[in-house]
Amino acid sequence: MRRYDDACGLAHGLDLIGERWALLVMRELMFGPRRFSGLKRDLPGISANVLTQRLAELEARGLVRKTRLPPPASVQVYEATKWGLEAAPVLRELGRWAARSPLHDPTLPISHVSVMMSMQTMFAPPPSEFAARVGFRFGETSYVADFRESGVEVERGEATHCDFVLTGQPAELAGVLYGGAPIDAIKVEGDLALARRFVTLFPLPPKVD
Amino acid sequence: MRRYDDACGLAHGLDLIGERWALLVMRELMFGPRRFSGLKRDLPGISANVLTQRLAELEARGLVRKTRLPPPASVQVYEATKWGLEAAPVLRELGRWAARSPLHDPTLPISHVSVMMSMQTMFAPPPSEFAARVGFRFGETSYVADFRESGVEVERGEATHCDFVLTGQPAELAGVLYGGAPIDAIKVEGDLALARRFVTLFPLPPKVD
DNA sequence: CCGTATCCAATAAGATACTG
DNA sequence: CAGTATCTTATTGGATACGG
Repeated sequence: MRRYDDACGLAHGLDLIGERWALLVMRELMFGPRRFSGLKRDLPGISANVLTQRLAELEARGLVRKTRLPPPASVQVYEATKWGLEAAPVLRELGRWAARSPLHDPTLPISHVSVMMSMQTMFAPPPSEFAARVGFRFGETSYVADFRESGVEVERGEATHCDFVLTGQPAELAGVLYGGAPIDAIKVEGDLALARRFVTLFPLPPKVD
Repeated sequence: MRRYDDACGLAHGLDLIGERWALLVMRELMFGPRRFSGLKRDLPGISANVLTQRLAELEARGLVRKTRLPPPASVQVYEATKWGLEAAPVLRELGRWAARSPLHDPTLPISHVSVMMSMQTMFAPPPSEFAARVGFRFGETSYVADFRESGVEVERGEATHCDFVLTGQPAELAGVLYGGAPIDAIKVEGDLALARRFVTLFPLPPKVD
């Protein structure tokens, strides 16, 4: 294993999660445990052996735990530890910073975790009151998120008791939030007026150059 | 060049500054332009060819600019662009997060930039009033920093008009601030009482486990 | 001395096939 | 499904040599 010979906290951080894929694996674990195959599917281009190795390293460093879901599922999953979850601000700052890049290509594939996390990062509560409980359905996987002045809380789970529910592909939702696509690119159930307001609350920072 | 096939902002951020050494190069540029040899010296273990390549890539991506210092110096230096400097919060969040790691080894070498940046990251203004202009002298290189309730501003430059000036090796200062070493491990000129209070304002977060 | 360029050996990553 | 094993390719690091 290759390490930096540097006492700087930043350098140590890179020793822990600086290898290729590591931060993206952590991203995928941010909203709860995931299976190996799901991780592989949502990390386009990673190979099984590299994913295995990254998970083992992250586990050895105390960032990830390999556990078994309670019955009746009883499948093996990987989940972030408490400390692993505390890396979320790092991921968000990096994402926020990169949003200014003129080289960013929004046509590449994007996972549901990425979209959920981007909303946590980019949500700008308006001067006037705004609060909403929003459901998201991406095929098999659903999330519920609370958007408040104080920030955004996201949970994986059924989209119940929501002000409105958005259904579509992650890329379609991203297109509506960040790409100026009309809201009818996705399916909206519930309070349509609130949903229309909602999708305007994710301003992108000005691009560099 | 190896890239992630992922529209996520975080993944794009890693495409920009995720390669080995890139973030540490940016760290070294955070307080002003640096020469090639200085960078090489303060990045222990980097080889000249890798440093050349990283600098060229960062320049191509708009994070670094290769310029010449005004006469009489007239030497070639590398400096972070405005956008490059905006990556500072990413570096600080990663450093702050890694500070909880039980695997951190403070006996490794540490650069003066690292110590200055760690102070920006870890400074915790006390409930009671505190403000100080502090000079730092590390051999050839000096810094001046303003510690305020609102945060810490750091500049490279002569240590003049300071409440006190600290002189020593970066590792010695780090030992005093974070390692519980007595303040007389470093040289203090000026308001000693204020300096004694100052060195208590850098609490480390609790370690994991 | 400063910075690049070149060569070589050691690692890490990627592709693919395969097993319990 | 959840990985291993194997092979190939790319990147890194170290040494050294070269040009301004």
